[in-house]
Amino acid sequence: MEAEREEKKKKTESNGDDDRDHHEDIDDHHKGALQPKKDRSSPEYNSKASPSAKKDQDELLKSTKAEMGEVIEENQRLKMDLDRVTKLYRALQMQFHEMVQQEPNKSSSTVTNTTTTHPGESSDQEPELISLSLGRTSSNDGIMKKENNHGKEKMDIDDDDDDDKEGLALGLDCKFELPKNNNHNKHTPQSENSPNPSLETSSDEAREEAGETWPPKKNLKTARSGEDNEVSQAQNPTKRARVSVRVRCDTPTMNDGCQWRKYGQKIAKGNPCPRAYYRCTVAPNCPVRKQVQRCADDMTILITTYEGTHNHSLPVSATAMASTTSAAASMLLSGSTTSSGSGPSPSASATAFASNTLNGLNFYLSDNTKSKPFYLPNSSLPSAPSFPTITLDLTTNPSAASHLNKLATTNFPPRYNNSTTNLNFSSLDSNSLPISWSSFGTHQQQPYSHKNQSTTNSLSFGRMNPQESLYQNYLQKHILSSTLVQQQQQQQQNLPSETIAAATKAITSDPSFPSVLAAALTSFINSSGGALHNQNSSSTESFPVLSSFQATSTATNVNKCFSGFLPSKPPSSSSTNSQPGNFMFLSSSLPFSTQGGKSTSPGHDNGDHI
DNA sequence: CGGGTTTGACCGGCGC
DNA sequence: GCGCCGGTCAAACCCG
Repeated sequence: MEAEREEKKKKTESNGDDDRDHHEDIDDHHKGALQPKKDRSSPEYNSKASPSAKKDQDELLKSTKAEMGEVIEENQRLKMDLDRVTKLYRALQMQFHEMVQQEPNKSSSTVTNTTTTHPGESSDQEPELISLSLGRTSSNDGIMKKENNHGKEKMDIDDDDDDDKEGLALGLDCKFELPKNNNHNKHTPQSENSPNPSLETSSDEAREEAGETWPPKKNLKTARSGEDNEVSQAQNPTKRARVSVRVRCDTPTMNDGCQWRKYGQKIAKGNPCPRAYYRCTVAPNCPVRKQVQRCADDMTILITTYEGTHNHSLPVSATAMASTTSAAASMLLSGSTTSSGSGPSPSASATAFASNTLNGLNFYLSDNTKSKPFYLPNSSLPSAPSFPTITLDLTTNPSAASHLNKLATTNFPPRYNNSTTNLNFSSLDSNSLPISWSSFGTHQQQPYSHKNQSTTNSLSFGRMNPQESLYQNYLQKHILSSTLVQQQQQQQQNLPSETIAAATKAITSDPSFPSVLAAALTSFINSSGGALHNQNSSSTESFPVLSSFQATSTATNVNKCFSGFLPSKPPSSSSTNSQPGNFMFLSSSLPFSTQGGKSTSPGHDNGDHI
C-alpha cells in the first residue's frame, strides 16, 4: 500500500504541472538564459535547432540531450529527496504515534480502565493516516458505525451506561486512523480495549478528557445535574488538554462551524470582560465546551478555549478549527507524555517537547495548575486545575504578538516560563515563498526574550503584514495542523534545533521545493484517499491540512470575525496567492464565520459582555 | 411554542 | 473554617 502510494506519488509528480514547472525551473537554472522556456518536444522548439548547418544542429541536439539528462537527473534527485522526506515523515509519524500510545501506559495508574495501545497497528499499518480532529466524526456510514462500535467498546470499558457511550468519546486527541476499516481485527489484546483507534487519542489524558472528566468536580455535582455521562467521567481528574485560540474578532464569538449554546457567563477575575460558557449543541450529549472571552489587554482579541472532543460528526465548516485545535491538543498531550518525569507538570514536558519542535510559533503551552492558563498575569482564561492549555495565537497583529510574548516572558512565574512555547502563525508576507516555507527559513525570530531561550525558541511563520488578510489567517490556521504534526515528529527525532533550522533554511532556499512538496502532498492525499479511512464526509477529515481546505468549499459564511483584518482587496488578489506552493490552498473559502449557524453564538450575544 | 440567552444561585476546589 | 473563585445549573426571559 505504501509502495502503491509512493508510486502514485511519483507518477503524479512526473505528470503534474508542478513537476513540469519544476523541470523548467531547473532547466532555467542550469541553462540560464540560453534557452527559451519552451516545451522541448514541441515542433517549434525543434525547429529552432534545425535551420542552420547540420553541424550546429547536431551540437544543439547534443547539448539538448545533455540538458535533458541533467534535468532527468535532477528530477530523480528530487524524487529521491521527496522519498526521503516522505519516509522521514512516516517515521516521525510512527514515532509520534508510539509516543502517544505510550502515554496511557505511563499514566495508567490514574486511569481505571485499560490502556488503549495498539502497537501493532501503529507500526504495521499506515501511520500516515493520522487524523487530527477535535471532533470525532461519527457519521452514519458504515465506517463510522464501525468506529462508533469501537467507541462503544471503549466506553463500555469506561462506563457501563450504554447511553453514555455515545456521548462520551472524548479527548482532544489526535486520531490515528487505520487504513482499513477493519483494522480493529488486528487489535492486540490491548488494542481491543481501545475501540476507536481514531478516538483514542490514546492517552489517558485523552480518555480522561474525553471521558469527560469534564470537570472533575462534575461528579460531585452529578447528583444535581443528573447527567450520567459525567458521573462516570470524573474518575480521572488528572489532566485535560485545553486549546485556546486567539483570534482577532469583532464579533462576540467566532464561528468555528459548530453550534453552541451558551449556558453561563461569568466575570472572571482579572478581566473586565465576562467569560461566556458554551456547550456544543450539535449533538445532545456532546461533551465539548468552549469558553469565550476577550483578551483584557486587547479587546479585539477573542480567546476561545476548547475542551473535549465532539462525539459526533462535524460540519465541514467546523473541521478546520477542530483540526487545528486537535492538532494542538495532541501536541500538547503527546508532549506531556514524552517526559513524564522531567517536569513538574505535564505541560512542562510538553514544553520541552514544544521547544524542540515548535520553536517559535505563537503557541503557548501552559499549565493551569497554578499559573494562569495564559500569559496574562491575572488569568482571564479559565483555569481548571491540572489542565494543560495550549494557545494558538492566530492574531495577526505583530505588535500584539510581540506584546504577548512579552507578557509571556514577564508575567509567567519563572517556573512556568519553561512551560511556555510560542508559536507564531501570524501572517505572511508577500515574500515569494509560500507562507510556511518562507517563514520557516527566512524569518527566524525570537519573540521571546532570551532569558527563556533555553526553553522557548521562536520560529516565526512569517513576518507580520499589516495588510494581512483573513485568508491568510485561514491559511495559517490550517497550516498549523500539519505543521504541528510535522514539527512534533521532528522533535521526536530529537533533532537539534540547529539542525532543524539548517534544514529548513536549506529547504526554503530552494524555491522549487514548495511546489514539489505540494505536489507530493496532493498526490499523497489523492492516492491515499481510499486508505484514509473515511468517514464519508471525507477522507478529508483525516488529514487536517487538506481537509480543511476541501471542506470549506461549502462554507458560505463570511466570518465577520475576520473582517477586521481583511484587507480591502479580496483574498484572491492577495499577494500570497501568487506564491508558489500556495496553490493548493487557494480553492478554499474561509472556514470561520462568526455568525454562521443559528446558534453559534448569536449576534445578540452581548457583544459588550464579551 | 420551542430553542436559545440571561442571570442569580449553587457547588466544589483552593488558599489563607 | 472562611472567603474567593471558577464553573455550572436552571428559572425566567427573549425571540422568531
